[in-house]
Amino acid sequence: MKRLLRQIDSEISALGGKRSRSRASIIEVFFRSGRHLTVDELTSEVRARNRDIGAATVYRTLKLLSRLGYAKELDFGEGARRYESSLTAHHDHLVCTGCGNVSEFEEPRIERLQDEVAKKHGFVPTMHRLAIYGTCPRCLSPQPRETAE
Amino acid sequence: MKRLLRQIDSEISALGGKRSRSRASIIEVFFRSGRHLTVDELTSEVRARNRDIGAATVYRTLKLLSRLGYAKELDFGEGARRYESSLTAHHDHLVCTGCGNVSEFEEPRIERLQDEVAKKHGFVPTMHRLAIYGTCPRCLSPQPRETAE
DNA sequence: TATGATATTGAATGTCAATGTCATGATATA
DNA sequence: TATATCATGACATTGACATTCAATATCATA
Ligand SMILES: [Mn+2]
Ligand SMILES: [Mn+2]
Ligand SMILES: [Zn+2]
Ligand SMILES: [Zn+2]
Repeated sequence: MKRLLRQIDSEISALGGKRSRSRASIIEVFFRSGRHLTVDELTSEVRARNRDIGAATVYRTLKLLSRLGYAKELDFGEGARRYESSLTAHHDHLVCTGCGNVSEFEEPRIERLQDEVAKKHGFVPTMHRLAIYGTCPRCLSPQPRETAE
Repeated sequence: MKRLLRQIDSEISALGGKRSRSRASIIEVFFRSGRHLTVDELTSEVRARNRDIGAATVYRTLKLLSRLGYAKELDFGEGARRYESSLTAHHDHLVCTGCGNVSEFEEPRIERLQDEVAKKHGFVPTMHRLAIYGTCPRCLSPQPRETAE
């Protein structure tokens, strides 16, 4: 984590950038969360630690991480995009339309078939997006609700 | 085509709607095109025939077709969504990042593997989105340019 | 440490696709 | 044709995201 932060900082300064407290805070919270966050969600979590960090800076920092290859932009068609760490291996997503939770899977056979399909169409693939939408296990067997009474 | 228009009209009036000249025009141009159109693109094509059809009506008509199951909303992350006829069988898409062209493919083995993945995760799938991005054959072997001189 | 060049900040504003509002026009039914 | 109600097109509004800008933070150099 500290190591990651230092590495990112050095890449930034190699590109003529300077380090900043706000950005460090945003980056740390982002990687610590390990989730698939919207900018709004991340902004809230960051502000819980440092009240006066602006949303624009969160947007800028995620764009920066994405340019440097440390984050990936995701779009599940929710109206706001999400970001995830790109430090993990490639994977695709299961999106629960009930609770909004996003989980991950790897399926090499699907990856292979995609290449095959592309080749068959004379197409040179550079990336793909695959998301499966549905209901997650937790939403399928609803817990006995904690009633407030 | 005429048949399709009549069927849609009857569904609309069954739901308490009325027929309209603008809407008929939009629907006809949409299904005739057979492509994956943004609202802007469709609006242009419609306006070439009928100068004074408003963009709002095109938005409304596509939403309506989508509610009735005659059109599908697509989102390739371009900033504007596209619509396609849903009269064809289910398929996924190849999107050329060079020329923007969208082509289609069916791959039952991928469909099957998706169900398998979902099941493995205790997930009940309702839909999926798969798009492969890359360079299409036409963009790979660029034609000798027609120079103007 | 003090200086100055320059990158970064947060707030405000701009942009753009999509949706909402509303007065007017079109359509169905008797 | 009268009446009710739906649909239209112009325009305003929304919401995510990008950009602008004056103030501030960072950093190499003296
Ligand atoms: Mn993920
Ligand atoms: Mn298609
Ligand atoms: Zn769920
Ligand atoms: Zn192409």
